[in-house]
Amino acid sequence: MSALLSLLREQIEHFSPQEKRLAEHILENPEHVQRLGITELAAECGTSPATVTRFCKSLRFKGFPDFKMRLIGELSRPAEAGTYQDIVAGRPLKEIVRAIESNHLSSITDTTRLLDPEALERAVTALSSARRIDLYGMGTSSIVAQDFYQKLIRLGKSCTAFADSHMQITSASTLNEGDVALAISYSGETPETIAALQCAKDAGAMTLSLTRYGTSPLPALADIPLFTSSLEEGVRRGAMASRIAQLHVIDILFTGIVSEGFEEYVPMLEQSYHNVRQYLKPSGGA
Amino acid sequence: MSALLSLLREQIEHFSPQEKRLAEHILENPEHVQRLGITELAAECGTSPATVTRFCKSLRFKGFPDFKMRLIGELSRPAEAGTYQDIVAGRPLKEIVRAIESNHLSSITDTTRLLDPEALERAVTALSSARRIDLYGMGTSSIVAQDFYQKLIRLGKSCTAFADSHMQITSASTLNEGDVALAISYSGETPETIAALQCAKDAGAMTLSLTRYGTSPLPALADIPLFTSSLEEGVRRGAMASRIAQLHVIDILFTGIVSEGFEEYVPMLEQSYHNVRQYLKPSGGA
DNA sequence: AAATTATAAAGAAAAATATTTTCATTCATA
DNA sequence: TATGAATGAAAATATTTTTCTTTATAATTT
Repeated sequence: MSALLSLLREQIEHFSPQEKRLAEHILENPEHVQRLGITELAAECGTSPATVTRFCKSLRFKGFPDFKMRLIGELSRPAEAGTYQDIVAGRPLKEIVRAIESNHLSSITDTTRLLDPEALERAVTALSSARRIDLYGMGTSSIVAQDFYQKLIRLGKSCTAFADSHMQITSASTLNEGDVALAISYSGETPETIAALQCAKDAGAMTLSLTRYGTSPLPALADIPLFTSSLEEGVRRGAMASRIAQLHVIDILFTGIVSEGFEEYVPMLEQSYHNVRQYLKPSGGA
Repeated sequence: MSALLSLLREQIEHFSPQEKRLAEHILENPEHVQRLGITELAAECGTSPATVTRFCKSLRFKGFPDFKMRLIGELSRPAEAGTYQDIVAGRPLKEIVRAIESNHLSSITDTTRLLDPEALERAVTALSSARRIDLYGMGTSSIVAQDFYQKLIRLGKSCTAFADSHMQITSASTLNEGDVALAISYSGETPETIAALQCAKDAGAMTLSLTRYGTSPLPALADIPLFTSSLEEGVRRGAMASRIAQLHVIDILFTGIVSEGFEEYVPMLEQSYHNVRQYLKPSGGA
């Protein structure tokens, strides 16, 4: 609770009736009050603007705008990354925003803490030197695979990220030593993804997994298992925190690869960015 | 550096001479500016109050007080958790991890600060009551559209997220009043995405955009523009921070929708989760 | 190249809005 | 009944926005 709000709460008994109503209203929903003018605030509290100015002055502010300025300042401190919060019915949107921010922040910090630097190092090296890279994932994890695919393609890497599990297996069967397969699954238990990684392993590829932290079939199978923090519950409801954690790890891998081959890769990235604009610019026809 | 100030620095070259002087003055001493009235600020910059309001409006604020409010909010945040860091050649992986963590955390907190609660509220309401939802995005933004698509489908929403721009237009042409179109583009300048949203608007649909903060064609077109924090540089190199910011907003929208129809939606989410396991379990054949 | 026509930028002043002050009234208390 | 704190209505003031006009710049035509 901010200094200003605590002050109001503390002093509330010393206020006159109308001032008390003001204080209560402000304490009840400060985020709302911060976007009100003096007339609106007065109306919402069933009092007059004059009373509001006097109220602000009695709190030793120069006037209402001065008070509002302080309120805005105190309310705009970021939510701290804490425990994961579940979303329940009919909450005001501002609470939802706060909860989701907190979840996503936690997701990133927790995942970072979990990362095994050595495994990460090996993963980057493997991916960097891979002749070919296969990415496997079903459902939402397929989205993450697609994202990594788009990145790797820009580096000129030979890479596939089929959403179709038959195609994944088909692709996996053609891998060889020197190739890398990365399987993504939050639970680590997705049968199709396990099958694809098993197939890749049998074909001789180096296998990587990205799952939630804990024991599950996928990391057991992988040569290099990587983990995100786990969040339970929310996943079933399609929460994004798991996706963000996965993308966070993917970005670290990608940046690691780019950093290793900086001279070669950065021009390629810039080039692909410019070419998309360049070649699609002149005429809109197709 | 706060989102607002970075925006000013970024866009300063696109401003008119007087606006440039304003931006420079604000960047030079924001703490001082936050306690000025519009007349004083204008005087200090040797310009007129009219120019100042126009300047604020062009930055998508409701007016000068709205701008000042945001400035105050951003300045009163405790020392930045992290400025965006660019990745350079051959750094130890440990440093890369730290830099990326910092980038992603900033991306989320900055984006949260930027969210306009009112726009968010309207967006959630529009999406909740939409008869049909179209999602547009090219390249990496297409990934974000896909993610939202996967979520909305689980709620039984009628929704499309074509990656092909011809299909996007085709779909957009068939929209009607009561339908919603959401266009995603980091730059806000992707021609195909603009075309699709324009088409949707002409067809009578309510239009939403999700772009980086600032002025660009897409939010100008949209009925409800939503923004993520902007990070410039990294984007060209395919950095993930912009994606994470977009997904963060998407998750807020989605959770807002679910929260509005909690009783109806949560069972659907649980059901779809279980059905995927159930129906794919017994025999592996296909 | 010169002249003309758009277009954009910017300020002055008017209009609209927001805030503060003044003043009159009410209500509780002595 | 007098006193004074609390309050609101309305006037005064301050602030912001809009409108209108001028000026400068770019684009187009002759």
